Amino acid sequence: MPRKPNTAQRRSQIVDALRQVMAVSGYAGATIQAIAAKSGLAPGLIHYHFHDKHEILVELVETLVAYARLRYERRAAEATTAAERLRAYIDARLAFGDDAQPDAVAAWVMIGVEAVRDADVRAIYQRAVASELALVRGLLKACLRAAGKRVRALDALAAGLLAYTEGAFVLASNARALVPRGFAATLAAEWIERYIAGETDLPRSKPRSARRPRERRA
Amino acid sequence: MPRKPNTAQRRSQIVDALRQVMAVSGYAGATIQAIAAKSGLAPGLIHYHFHDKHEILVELVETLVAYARLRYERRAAEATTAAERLRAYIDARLAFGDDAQPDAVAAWVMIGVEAVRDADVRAIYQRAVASELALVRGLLKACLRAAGKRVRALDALAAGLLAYTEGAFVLASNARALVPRGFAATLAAEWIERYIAGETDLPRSKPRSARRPRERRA
Amino acid sequence: MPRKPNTAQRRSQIVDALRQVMAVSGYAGATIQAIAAKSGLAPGLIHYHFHDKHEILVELVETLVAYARLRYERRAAEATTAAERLRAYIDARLAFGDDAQPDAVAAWVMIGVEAVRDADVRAIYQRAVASELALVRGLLKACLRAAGKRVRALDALAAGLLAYTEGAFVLASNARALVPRGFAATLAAEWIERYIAGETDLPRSKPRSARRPRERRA
Amino acid sequence: MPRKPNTAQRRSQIVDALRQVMAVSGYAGATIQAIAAKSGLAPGLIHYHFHDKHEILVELVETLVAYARLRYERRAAEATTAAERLRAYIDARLAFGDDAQPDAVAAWVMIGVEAVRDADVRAIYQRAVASELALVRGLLKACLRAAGKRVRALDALAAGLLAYTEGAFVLASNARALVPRGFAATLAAEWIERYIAGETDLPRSKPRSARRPRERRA
DNA sequence: CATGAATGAGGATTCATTCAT
DNA sequence: CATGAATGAATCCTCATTCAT
Repeated sequence: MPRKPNTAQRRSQIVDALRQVMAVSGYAGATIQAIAAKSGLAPGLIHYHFHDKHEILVELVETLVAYARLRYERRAAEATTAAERLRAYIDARLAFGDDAQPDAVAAWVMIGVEAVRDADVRAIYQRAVASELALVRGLLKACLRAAGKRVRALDALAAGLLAYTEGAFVLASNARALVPRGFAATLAAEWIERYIAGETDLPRSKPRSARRPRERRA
Repeated sequence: MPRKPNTAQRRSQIVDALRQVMAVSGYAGATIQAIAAKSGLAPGLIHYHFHDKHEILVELVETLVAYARLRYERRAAEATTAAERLRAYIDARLAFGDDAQPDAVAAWVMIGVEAVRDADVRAIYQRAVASELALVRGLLKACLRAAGKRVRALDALAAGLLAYTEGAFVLASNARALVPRGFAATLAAEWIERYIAGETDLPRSKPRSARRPRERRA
Repeated sequence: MPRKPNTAQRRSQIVDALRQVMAVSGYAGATIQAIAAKSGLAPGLIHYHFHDKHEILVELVETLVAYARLRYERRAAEATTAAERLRAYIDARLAFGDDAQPDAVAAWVMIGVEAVRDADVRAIYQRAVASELALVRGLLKACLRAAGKRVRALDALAAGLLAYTEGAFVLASNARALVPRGFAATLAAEWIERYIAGETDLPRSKPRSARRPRERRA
Repeated sequence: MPRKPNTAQRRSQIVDALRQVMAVSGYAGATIQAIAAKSGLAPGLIHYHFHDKHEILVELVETLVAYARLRYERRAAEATTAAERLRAYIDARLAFGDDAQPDAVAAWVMIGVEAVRDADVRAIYQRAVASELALVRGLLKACLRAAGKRVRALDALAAGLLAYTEGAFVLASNARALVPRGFAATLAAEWIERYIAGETDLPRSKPRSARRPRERRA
């Protein structure tokens, strides 16, 4: 009577534990002992399901990236205009909701630092950044067009929103008490809105009505 | 024949080495051996000048905070209007210049993470954030007034600029190749400008002349 | 519905796997996992059929000893003179043939080393050496008599042939490329032949016809 | 008052300890703890003077190779004929003397096995074997010429002598009680002598006097 | 002050062995 | 019998810190 493999559950159990421990202690502080204790498993078992600590980290990074994407997509599915989709993105990243993993933000900050040292993590991290930039760029472009504005400096704008997001994570991790609660999403939305308002109008006579038909679901 | 004490020089030598090593390896990777090698000193000497590794970190954090302030003050000294002073701040934080310490940004990111784990570092970090928030708040308030705008949501705005700055550091450390070179300062200035432009005008009839006398050096 | 016991088959399957793994990785490197992988069995099953790893080693040693004997006996069965029987022994040990287990030589070398550490292995190893020495001694004695030579220094001669054999195994494991291919058997035969030729003649007038009747199968 | 480095002494101390421990326990059994205990040093100190265990092994192999060479050269310095030089070699390798390191033989056997697994060790081992083969080849060639014999099968002969030597080490490690004490050197010398005697004479009329002038020191 | 060796606690990893299924 | 998960002791290695010189 062969035993049923439970590796998938165990792996996610361990990855979850790493996320929680890392959020508090960083990667270096996330000892196998600590991960084992948090997950309620024996230390040796960690290495049965993962070759080494690094492999857990890589899986955590992938998990967080996938989950962030999922959060956006769930919200974007309900959006119909470019502005709503951008707002969905901002909320997915910066607003708290029922689907928030409290540790995920802190863990992501730690991962950003670990990316400096670890080539594998850096690769995933940069892939995530690149994909995020492309997504934001598209969202912004659609908003600008919908607003009848010229499309300029998209790359910088996307980078800026990403920087803002990452920085908001850092402050949330380190200085939560010092910043207004929940400021990030609201301010980001206003920032973008006013930035777009400040852009040059397209020469079109009826920009809004003309552009609206172009809107599509992402 | 008593030697001339060289403690101060040695300490800054060691702190410099920690900054450089941390920028690449993080705090956990900044071993005493690595610091010794980078500073050209013997390992034992590190502990002669600092009680422990943690103390070097604390001094590094203080050094970086002080240096960041210095950079701002040097630039602000040449500014005459509120807008110039804000721009001086943005440039001090986000633009590259002759006084840039390339490692400082990366080291600061690492410190932000270390603050999560280390109470002493967290205290300095939060003090630095608080002081930064107060500074930015004042700069923004002056700008809003100078622009004849109502002063609202200052805390959120200051927090947003700080978040943006911290996040720009993170991207500079981890994803430099993916973002437009030097985007951060320019975009920040435009963002603030347009944000202020979008704020409600004050009911005052002559806002500019009326408010100018209130401008002071920070 | 009782299954047919397959213990014997499983055990030899496992012993075979140990032989193959040991030939490459030594005993310390022959982990249960590796043996399991090589034999295509589950790790847990290894310990069902053997109490512990050591027991597998002991059975491997016995298997190799028995197989080496078998190889000799198959060849000796066709020999009619003392010289032929000695040659059969040399070929069984040192020449390659259809019945060669390529790993067996390497595994035997590993076992020789393990014998230093492990009393059980040492016991079997020494029993094997003793039995080998006795066999070789007998073969050499017969050859000397058949050649009409005085029988002297038999123990040393047997030990020398054994040393040569063991050493040839070592070189075959570690330095195959550096020695002439297949040198060992030929040279051993010549060595013994000339050594015997160099021994003092017996005073007997008709040594060969006189001694032949004494020849027997070993 | 800077401290005087003692790394050289410590390293040889540690290498000595490894040799002694390996002679009994093999490389896998030579734990850092065991080496530390044997050398009287703290475990951590082992890693201060050597990067890892493997590095100690490499240095041990080099040390043994160098020492074996030294033993031969000391003896060869007193030899004047080819036969004496060959005998010097055989004695250096196979006879016990005042300069014998009892553990060295056993350690060398262990190393031969470790060479199978470890590429670095294998490289040194094979270099040692190659150098040994070249040396023996030269010695044998000189002997054959001095004896007025045709020079044939030198490579096989050298390989055979080396195999014999290695095998004698194995038996000395594992089955000392079963073989005649000190048989190896004497038998090797006789073996070579009779082998050479059995070779075909050169067609020269006065082989011995003609060839002697060619003898040189090695 | 300076040097570099020394210590030992702590962490990742391996692996024989056990055990639930 | 068979499977593969689980355990925990053992091992290598790192590194902050101490200390003799």
